[in-house]
Amino acid sequence: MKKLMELLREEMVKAFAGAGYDEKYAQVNVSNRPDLCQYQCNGALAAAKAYHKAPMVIAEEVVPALLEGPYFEKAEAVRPGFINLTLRNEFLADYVNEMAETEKFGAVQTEEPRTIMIDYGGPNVAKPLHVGHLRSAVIGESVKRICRFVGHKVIGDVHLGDWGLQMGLIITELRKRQPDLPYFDPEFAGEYPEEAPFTIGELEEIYPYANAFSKEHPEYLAEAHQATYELQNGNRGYLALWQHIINVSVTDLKRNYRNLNVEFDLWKKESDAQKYIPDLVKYLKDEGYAYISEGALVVDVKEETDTKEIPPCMILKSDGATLYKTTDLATIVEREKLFDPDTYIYVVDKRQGLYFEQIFRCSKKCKLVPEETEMIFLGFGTMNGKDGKPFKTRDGGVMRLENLIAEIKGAVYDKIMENRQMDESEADEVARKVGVAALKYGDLSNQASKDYIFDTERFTSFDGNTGPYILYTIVRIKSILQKYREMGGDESAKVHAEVNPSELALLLQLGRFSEMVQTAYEEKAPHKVCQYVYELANAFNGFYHETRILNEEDTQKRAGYIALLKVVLGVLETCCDLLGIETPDRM
RNA sequence: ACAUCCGUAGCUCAGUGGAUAGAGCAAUGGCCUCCGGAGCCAUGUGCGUGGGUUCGAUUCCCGUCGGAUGUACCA
Repeated sequence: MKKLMELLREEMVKAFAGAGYDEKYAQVNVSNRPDLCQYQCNGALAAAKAYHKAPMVIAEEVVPALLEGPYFEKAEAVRPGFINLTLRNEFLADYVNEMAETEKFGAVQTEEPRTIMIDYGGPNVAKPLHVGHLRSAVIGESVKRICRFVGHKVIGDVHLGDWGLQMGLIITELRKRQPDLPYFDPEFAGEYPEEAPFTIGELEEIYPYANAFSKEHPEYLAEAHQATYELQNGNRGYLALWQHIINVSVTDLKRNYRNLNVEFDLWKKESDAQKYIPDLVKYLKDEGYAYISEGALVVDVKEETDTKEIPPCMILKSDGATLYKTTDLATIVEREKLFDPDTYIYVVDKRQGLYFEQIFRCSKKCKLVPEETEMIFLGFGTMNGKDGKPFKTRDGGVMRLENLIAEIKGAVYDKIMENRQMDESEADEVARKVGVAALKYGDLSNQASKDYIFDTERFTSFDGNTGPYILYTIVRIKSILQKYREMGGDESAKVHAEVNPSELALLLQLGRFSEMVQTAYEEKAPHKVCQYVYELANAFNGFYHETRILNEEDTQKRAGYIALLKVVLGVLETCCDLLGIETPDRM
């Protein structure tokens, strides 16, 4: 199914070509003057110079052909050369009916499905998720869904941080506390216990403690370095412990992400990439890409067009140790081997922009990925508090994600209970869904690259451009449809073409769905989905208040309204799904 | 110091080389109280600033002011 805009453009191309003008001027846009028209074409203005004609003359030459076609009720040339377009209601209604019968409501599917590797989430084992992890998870999840929706093969990888000093610190602290565990007995040759010697709660306490302690005690830190070294070189007991740490952590992380309706296809870890490093380093040296500079092994990634100094991409430190970059490059090697992606998307804090620029350049220059591979850095801004500074707890600490969710869920719960009676378990589940919707929508409705201000009160409001408002609209429609079903009304009707103004506005908004999906995909911009879904919800509520639906006495007309409601509901729910927002049946 | 990004209404945010720059919240006045309360109408202020390109600039370019961020052995 073609985009509505595409149909209009094709018609416009015919008209421009027919009048002897290049079709590149036949661009159609949604009108920026809805009081005058629904769609518009500014091509005559642009063509005027090339053809040495007054724009108005060109516009007038194009218009007649438009009126002959099946789409336009009105097409008029207006000074200084705009072409104002109004659609036939029949055409619009047919289009929406076709949407209703088409998979994904007619959203354009890609003709060249790509394999897209999207790297988001980025949690570390043994450390609780905090607000810094929120944006990556929320934005990444939505981008993943949007890419998948238009027909690409998308692999979401959590890329777990499970390597490095943090593990050594935990092992060291564990040994201090429980020296008798078999993991610390070099003589032990039997099977290690299946049960981990700690809970997630203990683990989360151990790491910060050990980290702080090591900063005060150099000998402890040295011990941790030694433990890290031994772990990475195959100490059997440490490896078993490390596996316990991962298992316990991942179980907890999955639970947390599940609460947020975030789901990863892959749970790859930094450690998985380690085995590629020796060959990678050898390759970079042998091929002459890497050289020694100031004792470190580096690859130059400067380019002629740079306006600033781009530091070389460091592969090995001067002491021979690997860096995070080494692991990231090795991860790319692994991904090429296992998945051969056409596109990489990294959903990461925008402050890492330079870092990833180096990674991307190095990957291309050293041919770790093919030249045509697309590498996208999707940097997001900081979540700030009401004071405009990075979000903190009341006492100035880093807020755990769990606590943030609990806070927002609590606020929503109170609002729900003001007016509804629900049993405790349903209310709890509804509050979770609505709360997460408030949180996610508050985040996603901003451009990802910008910082934004987190405001519980605003995000959880049932008024305005918020998640709860969207969900409320959905729930309202569900309720009406449910009532209609109980009345035993006709469910096979189609959307009618005789429409009142608010109904027309609703049809027009529905007709833009496919266009919106494409833009959101191309720009990797979930906020476009938010903007659209908000406008759609608004258009519906406008219609709802002007139109008696279930009380309509003309059963034909009523059945037509119901058909329209079903499409609106479907599109609203689809948009929520693209945002990773779950929709309750009641609230 | 250099570089990147940002600066739009009182607040939070959209938006575009083109017609009168939009929402929400907040404010004021009025209406509605109906299928699920979270609607409707009206009123008010804005593209940081100075140039340039263009038929046309809030949008592109340059300067300037302000803010955020980043600049090889952290990630």
